[in-house]
Amino acid sequence: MPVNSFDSYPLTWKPEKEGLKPPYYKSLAEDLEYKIRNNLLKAGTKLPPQREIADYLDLNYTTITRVYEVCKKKGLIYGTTGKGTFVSPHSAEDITITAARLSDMCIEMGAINGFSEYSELIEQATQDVIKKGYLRNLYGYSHPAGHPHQLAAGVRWMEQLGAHTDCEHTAIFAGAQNALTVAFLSLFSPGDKIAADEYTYSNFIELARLLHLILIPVKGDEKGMLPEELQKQCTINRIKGIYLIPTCANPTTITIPVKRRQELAAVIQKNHLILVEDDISTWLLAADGKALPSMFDLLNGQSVYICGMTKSLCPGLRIAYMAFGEDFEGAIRHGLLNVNIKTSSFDAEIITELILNGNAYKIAAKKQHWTKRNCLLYAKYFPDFYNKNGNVISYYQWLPINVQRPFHEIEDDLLNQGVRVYHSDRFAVTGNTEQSFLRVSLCSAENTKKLERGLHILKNYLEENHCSCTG
Amino acid sequence: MPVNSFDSYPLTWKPEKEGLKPPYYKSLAEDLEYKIRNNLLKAGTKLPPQREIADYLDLNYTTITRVYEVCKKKGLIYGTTGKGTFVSPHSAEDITITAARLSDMCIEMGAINGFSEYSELIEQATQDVIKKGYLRNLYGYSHPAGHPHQLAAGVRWMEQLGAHTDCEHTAIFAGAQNALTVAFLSLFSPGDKIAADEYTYSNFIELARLLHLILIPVKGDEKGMLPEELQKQCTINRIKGIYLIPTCANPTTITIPVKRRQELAAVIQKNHLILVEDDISTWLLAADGKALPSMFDLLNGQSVYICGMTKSLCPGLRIAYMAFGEDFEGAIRHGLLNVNIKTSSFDAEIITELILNGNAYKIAAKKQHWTKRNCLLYAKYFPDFYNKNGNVISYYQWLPINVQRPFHEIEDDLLNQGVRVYHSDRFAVTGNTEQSFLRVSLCSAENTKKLERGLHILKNYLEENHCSCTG
DNA sequence: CAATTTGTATCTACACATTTT
DNA sequence: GAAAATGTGTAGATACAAATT
Repeated sequence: MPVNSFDSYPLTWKPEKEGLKPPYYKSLAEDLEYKIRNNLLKAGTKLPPQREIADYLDLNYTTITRVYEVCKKKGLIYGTTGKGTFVSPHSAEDITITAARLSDMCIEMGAINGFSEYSELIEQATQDVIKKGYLRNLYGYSHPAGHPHQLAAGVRWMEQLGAHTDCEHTAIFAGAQNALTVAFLSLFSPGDKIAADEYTYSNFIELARLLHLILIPVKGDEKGMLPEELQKQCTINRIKGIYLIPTCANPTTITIPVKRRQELAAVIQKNHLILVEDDISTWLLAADGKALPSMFDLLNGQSVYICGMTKSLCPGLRIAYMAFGEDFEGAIRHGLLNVNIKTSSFDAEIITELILNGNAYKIAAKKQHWTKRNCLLYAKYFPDFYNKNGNVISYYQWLPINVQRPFHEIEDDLLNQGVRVYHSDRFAVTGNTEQSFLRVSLCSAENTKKLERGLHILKNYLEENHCSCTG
Repeated sequence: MPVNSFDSYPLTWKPEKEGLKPPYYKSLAEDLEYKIRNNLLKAGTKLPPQREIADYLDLNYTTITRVYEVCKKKGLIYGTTGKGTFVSPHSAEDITITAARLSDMCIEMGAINGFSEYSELIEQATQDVIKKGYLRNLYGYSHPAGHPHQLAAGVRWMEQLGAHTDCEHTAIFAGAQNALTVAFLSLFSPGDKIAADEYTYSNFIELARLLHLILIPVKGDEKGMLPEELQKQCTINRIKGIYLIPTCANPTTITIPVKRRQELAAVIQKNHLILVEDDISTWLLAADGKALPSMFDLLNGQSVYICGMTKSLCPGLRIAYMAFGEDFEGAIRHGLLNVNIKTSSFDAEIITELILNGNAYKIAAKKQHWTKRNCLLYAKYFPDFYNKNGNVISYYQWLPINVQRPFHEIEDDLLNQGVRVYHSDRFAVTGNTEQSFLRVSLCSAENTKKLERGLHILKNYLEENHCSCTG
């Protein structure tokens, strides 16, 4: 019999004593999972300390440790020594960003579709590939990571983005997400801890959860992740890897300057972390000669660099290049075989053709032009926030807002007004509610007029609801 | 101080007492992993009982349990209550079967390339797809699991193979391996136990290892897995899922008859297992009207059915269909998004065209014809073993041999003679050395002459080395 | 800045089931 | 068919580290 009565005690999670049957840790974990998934325990809720639950249930408190451990591995909760244990954000919902169809009335400013219209140049490249009659040579099981000439084109493309490698250390994947999956599956194990920005790419958050990797958020400033914060987390957390988007981070649009990159690289090397560098935006700067050196170059092999082609060229052609350090070659090739057997030769060949005949650069330049135009449009509506910390030229913007309501409400409100945008909570690794943002995609509305109307609606909504921040 | 001296004791694994520093379980696990990976502990070796190691090191024996547990999750060892703990097969090597290039002199009878030459019909379909000018509609982010008309074609194709579903419960993947990855990643968690045949598809064994799933081998007879054995493993092992290739299993060529399928389905249902059914061969029987009902149909939704198109049509077009039960729809779609974002529309569209214009059936018929021809050739050389238990018409055969030498030696011997075949040890889930086999692929030699020469070399080698079994 | 709160890592204890002898 | 060998699953004990008061 426990000494105290907890009947009136305000335990946020109060498992029922009656229905409890051994194995205790398992039935408790199931109860906790059920309550979180059904939103009976909301995101951010502080759970009772392990010792209190144990007291209440008259169990050893490490048994509760075990309960929390199970749920932690499922990404449902997270704990900090000294602070307590909390329900993870998004644990009751799927934050994967996908292209759910919108009604025709609604303006897409949520997903980053990258001006996805099918270009004449791509159609032409497809024709050329077929005309060459060369495809039959590509249609076997050989060269699972890409044919030599395809890899050479990739190496050339990555070079202009500030990542230098060779064909032996390059592989082709079916898109950046696919490359991310193989990288994290091959280089890490379930339960491993990965450092990441406090706000990061939401599909990566979901992927980490799927692979049972534990994300450790690291604080940053307007120049990106703070090296001393990363070092701090390393000393207390036995971190194995780190995920970064150094150029125009998604969603914050922060580009890490050269000096900060070097400092971060030093910390990464010192702690033997494996960096996975995700690059979807450098190409937007490359045409103006503004590409910064990649972290991959700075790290000399202790990293994996992923360069997706879907945003710069065409989302339908699912191709991404990966450059990897010597030490990871075996693991990556093995992972590629296990996840894909091989990458589709057809898509790879079309992209190769586009790079070799120079049209890839033309398409990129065109998209860059549209992006600049749309950024100016954004600046007209939100002059206080454009180019505050982030990138001058970007597919999306990161707009601070003043609201404390649940994130779905705001998204839904705006959806009803006719625009789709995404709230910062989707991108939060852990509960972080000091400041809310909206990610505003500038590359997905069907045309400029629609985009302008969308921005107008957005501005009005924020003003009417007193949600605007002051610059 | 331990009481006994173990200096002369024959412990197969004897961690050094000196270098040992806490945390013990971790440094011990590292030592064990190192020795297994560097072949200092060979596959099949029986490790000392947990209690003995603990005695020797003067530690509590459950600490050793923990050591074994860590290595077990990595697939390095496996244990059976009462029997002991053993080093897994292939733990020191990668058994992933890939298309490593052979010298031109060597005849390929190892990999299953499926008569991979690029067919005119496929080239024509590609042209047609482009001519329709319809591609631009497919090149966005929408319909990540496949466009409705593509799914409809898949549903139609699976129907003739005995798997009935609809578009809402179908998804398109970049090949069967990709589909397997998503299925196991989405439906299971690291540490989960999956039942499988004692000999099964080696790339699946590797995938399971990558995903930290534990394979439980289940005994079978000439009609496939034994239902009572499956039931037995379920009662002692808390098994979560099961992987089966009911039609012409790879590598054993066993096709499970209808009655056995029903019995297995009953056991699967009773124990709430999730079945992942891999079908690469039914199409070879479908043309003759000999397709059996799929396990998917028998299980009414408690399963996932994967049908790869690479073997039947073209390996370069990386497409597989997956049909799934109602309960798994959410998890599978989520997994697809996380691993691939979406499947390449181009490949899917070409396959769709081939199914709709009927040429897929023509190609399949042609490959079936070649397969029958090559099986007869095999029967000429190995009459005692053809159609013993296995399938009459199959891309590969399963040839019993009489040797006790390490599997690499035999493969290398034959490679030196000019043929590549794979030894049964590659396909063994656990150490099982009662009877050895060779998997002889009949669909990968460049032409019939080469295949015949290969069979000739193989027969001679086996006879000269007295390795032939008697029928 | 010392005491307290709280989570984490590691090792120990024990009941139990299966296999072998 | 009982006893011994052996692995598995669950729960408890203890030392420790970070955050808070």
